Amino acid sequence: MKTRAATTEDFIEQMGMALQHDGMSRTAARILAMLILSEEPAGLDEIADHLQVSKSGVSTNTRDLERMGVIRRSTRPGDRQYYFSVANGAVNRLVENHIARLSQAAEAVQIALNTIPKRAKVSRERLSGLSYFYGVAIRKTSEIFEEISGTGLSDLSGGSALPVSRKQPARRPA
Amino acid sequence: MKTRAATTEDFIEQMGMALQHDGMSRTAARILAMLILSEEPAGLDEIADHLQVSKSGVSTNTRDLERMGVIRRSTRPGDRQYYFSVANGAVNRLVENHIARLSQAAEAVQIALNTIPKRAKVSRERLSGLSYFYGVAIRKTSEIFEEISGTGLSDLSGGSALPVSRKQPARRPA
DNA sequence: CATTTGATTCAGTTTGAACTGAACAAACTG
DNA sequence: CAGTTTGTTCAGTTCAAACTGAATCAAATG
Repeated sequence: MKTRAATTEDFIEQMGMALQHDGMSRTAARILAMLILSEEPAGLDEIADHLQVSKSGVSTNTRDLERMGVIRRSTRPGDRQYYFSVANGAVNRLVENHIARLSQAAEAVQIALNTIPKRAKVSRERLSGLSYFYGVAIRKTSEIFEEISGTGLSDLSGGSALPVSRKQPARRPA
Repeated sequence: MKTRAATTEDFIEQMGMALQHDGMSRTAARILAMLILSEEPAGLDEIADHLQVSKSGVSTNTRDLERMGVIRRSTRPGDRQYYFSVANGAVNRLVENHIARLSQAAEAVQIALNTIPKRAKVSRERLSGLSYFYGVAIRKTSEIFEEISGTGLSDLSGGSALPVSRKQPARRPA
């Protein structure tokens, strides 16, 4: 068996796993990971090729990622392709999503507390505990948000939003 | 169409959705939610019955939940059933899992940073940003952990760990 | 307008997680 | 020991998410 150095592939796969918990499909997560490592915006074909997914798959997943606000789509004069790159504040968007999920759970707990009878002592106790927990979690998570927003490091877009050029702008293949 | 008051079913379903993001199957999540609302430990049959799942399903899912440390299994003299209830510090366990996931991602980022060439300026920039983010996230999440541990409210077990009695200890059905 | 190129949509398929039923095991009971 | 009760395991199935290929659309270009 042959040991192998860590590659960008590893990163893509591992982040693929990790980001799934943030409510995106595995390929979506891989696309995002790939774009994080990409020096320049990547085209649809390039992504499909590199990740071994069909173009249609990339199309749908980029649409979703764009809707989530974690990637952005750009064009270039004289080039009909779309290019994708990590969006400004992509991480903030993920944190926001996480807070939204926490809030949903918190609300469910609140409703339950308003619903179940007073006599259900232990259940109420637990729900109160949960309610408190979600309160803390939401607050602390918001603090994450603030802390990274302050530094500007949450902006993963890197470099200029409008890339200068990518080899020849619009070649025509043989 | 007939409007319907909020029920415990709603809570079970909603928490079922919410807790899936914490790495448990939907039924596992529902079982946990049901136990949160249960005044007394619930038996396997009772759970299967209430959630409309097969006994085998409940068996596997309770095993998983137990392994995760979020529920506990108890027995009673003169009764051959197992009873399940929310474990002490169940929430802490979930937070721990979350931290573990963050750490994994953080490590992947770190490795990537050590791997990609210096010349990859924008990628490195992004990875640094990510690294910083995960650092903050892990720290803040640990603070959640500490804050709820302090109050003892993270203990959802409620009431005595050894329940006193449940109707007649070991009846024999007709 | 016919062609080319690139992206999207959608119907159909694949895949894997998770659920089920049946068989089994273990613990007890008369 | 034969019979009951309860829980677990596992092979097989179900089901939904997600992926694919083909058709379609849109924009550009000669």
